Amino acid sequence: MNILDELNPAQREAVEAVNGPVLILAGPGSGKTMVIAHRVAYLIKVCGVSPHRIMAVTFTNKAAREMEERLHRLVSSSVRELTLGTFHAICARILRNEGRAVGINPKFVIYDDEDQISLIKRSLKEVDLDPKQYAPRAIVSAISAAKSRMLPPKDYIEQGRSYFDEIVGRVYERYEQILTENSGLDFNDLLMKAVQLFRNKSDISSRYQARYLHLLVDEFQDTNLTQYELIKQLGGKYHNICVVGDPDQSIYSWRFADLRNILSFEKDYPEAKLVLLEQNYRSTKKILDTASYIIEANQQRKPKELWTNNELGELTTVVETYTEQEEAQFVVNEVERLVSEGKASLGDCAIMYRTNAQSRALEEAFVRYGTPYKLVAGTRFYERREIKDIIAYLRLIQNPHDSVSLMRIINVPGRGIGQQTQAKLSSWAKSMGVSQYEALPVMAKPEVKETAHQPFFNSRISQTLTDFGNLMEEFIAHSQELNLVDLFDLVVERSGYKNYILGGIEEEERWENILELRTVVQQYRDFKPQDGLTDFLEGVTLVSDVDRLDRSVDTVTLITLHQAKGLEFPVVFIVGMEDGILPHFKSFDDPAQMEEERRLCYVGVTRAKQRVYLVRAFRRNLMGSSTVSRPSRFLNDIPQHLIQGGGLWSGEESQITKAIYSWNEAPAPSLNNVALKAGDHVRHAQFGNGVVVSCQLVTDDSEVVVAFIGAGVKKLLLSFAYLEKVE
DNA sequence: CGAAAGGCTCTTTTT
DNA sequence: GAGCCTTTCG
Repeated sequence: MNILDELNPAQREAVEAVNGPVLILAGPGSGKTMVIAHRVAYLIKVCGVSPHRIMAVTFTNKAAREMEERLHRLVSSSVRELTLGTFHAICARILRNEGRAVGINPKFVIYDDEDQISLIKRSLKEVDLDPKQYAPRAIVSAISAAKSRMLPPKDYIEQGRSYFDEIVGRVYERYEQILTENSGLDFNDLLMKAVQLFRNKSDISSRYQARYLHLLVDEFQDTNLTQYELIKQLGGKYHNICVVGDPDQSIYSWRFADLRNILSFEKDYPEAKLVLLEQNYRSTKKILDTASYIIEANQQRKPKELWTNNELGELTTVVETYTEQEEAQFVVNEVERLVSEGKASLGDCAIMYRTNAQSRALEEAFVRYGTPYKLVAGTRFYERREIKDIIAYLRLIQNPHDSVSLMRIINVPGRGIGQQTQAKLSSWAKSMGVSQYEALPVMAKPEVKETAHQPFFNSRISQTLTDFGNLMEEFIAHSQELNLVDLFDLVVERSGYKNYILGGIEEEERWENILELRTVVQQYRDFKPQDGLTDFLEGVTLVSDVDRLDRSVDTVTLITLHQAKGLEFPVVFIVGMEDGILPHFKSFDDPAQMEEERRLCYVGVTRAKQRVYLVRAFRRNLMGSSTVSRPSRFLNDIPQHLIQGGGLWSGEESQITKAIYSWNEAPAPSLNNVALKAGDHVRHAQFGNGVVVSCQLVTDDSEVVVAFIGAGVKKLLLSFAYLEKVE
């Protein structure tokens, strides 16, 4: 088979331009992943480049895996030698191998953002600031921003202009100290330290530059400055850098992805070849049209001409429902309808939303109707308490200096080591200049043992701490010779965690989670004991939820718009098409962010091959209270000829919206004259007679639930339902 | 020390 | 509505 056979001219150009830098701007569904795969295959098979000398960076681990599979089919020879993965995974590997040269403990732990938050809280307290006054999240974000620009605390403080900067500077400084003491790296560090390594160690840098003859970067629009810097360094010798991206699909600026990288690329490599992939192979004409109208309303963008030879297809369906429950119900019904009419299978359908919280109502509806679904995130698997607890044990075994993990599990399950004791342990450790683990009685350095800690702990506490220390020592000793599965079982059993879960609340579900983690562990059974642990921990920290998505099972997919990037589905529902949700209200006051919200919507629509539904609810529960909202302004940018209405949608602002807003502007005096209570008999023009089930005051209105004879149970707004009381 | 209850705040997206 | 923190009581 010829590698170039199935490519169109532009794609072929992108594959064949192997010498020098290449910038590929690729629209949605234009086959960019295929182009990357074919380019790698071409390099190996036609140009005779050793896979060992190629690095391909993907956005998720899943994308990396798929790439590997594709390549396996294209080039039968081994692709194992390829460097293939996310920036974070690749950097972690580099740092494990080379970090020693810049003082990085090769057994470093990687702290995820939850760990990061707790570290920031600790840092705040340690520099005498109140975590309540200074939101840890905001500080994490400021520090991440600094790290994305590779600013160490010292420079950050020097450049600080505001009071907040100064606060952040102080915390940042302490935070870095704690990281060092713990041999811990956060996500940003993985990238930043790798760049610093190459900057400071020219021998290592030239070794890597000499090795990587070809570099490829997917989703280039979502890289940050550090990542770009890394690519420039690695490609410093050969300049064979191929980046692929789509500015219209840039949706990670909040993670400090910087679109300017695309401009910088053109500037840094003026000789770069530009290839445009504009033919869409995924969507129908009407879907592509709808998407184009949405994205074209953005001001800050270069126009591009997307086209497709696909059929015209169906109109985009816009639907309006009353509540989020009805929204969910509509989605389930519609899915069932499509399936029963043979127009789609369950696996063809994806429901996309802006915020994770929206999945709840959807899930409930799917459960109620018994329609199989899979949720991509929700509470993320690796963020579940029991999972993080067990992982903390394993982390501590690998790196006893990791005080975040230590503090997490020292009293889980309860061992009688409470806050007081932990605080004492921590301050004692600090005064002795050792890690908390070393400060445990059994671990104390011989010269300070016994005497030094005696004043602090009574004999009972001291014994408890010793027991815990001995337990960990036992684990560490076993970790030298046991395979990971046996070590895992030992930890779960001997730590008392198993008994702690069995007998606790939600025992079944939590135990199942442990067992699911165990199946992950099994993949590392045949590794050498130490390597298994290291690789497992790294994998576990750097996986994303999308990585765990299994498309082979025929169920509906519930997924956030962000996670949906790079995927495609025959049928796509986007729910929560409301101002405040999409676009999210947090973005309202920033035009740049509003454009990103629009891109997010665009990404969602362009995932679809056959059908798109845009659904909104009039009333929705947000943080406990009921809120009314207007249709997403993005809906206004889709011309009528591409839309068909469903539900209550009538084209522009719907009947409901009009009624409510006109009422809000001029409150109807009659409202308060209608006093309804549960048990009252009422009549409705359309639904007929019924009985009031409940009556509840909501923002500016009364919400009445009525059981109608024949029409069933309805939730109505008193202000426009015009219920008539029947005696 | 720890379980339970009450009160508080803040809600986006994730490698 | 939930998660986090504090308070209270055994």
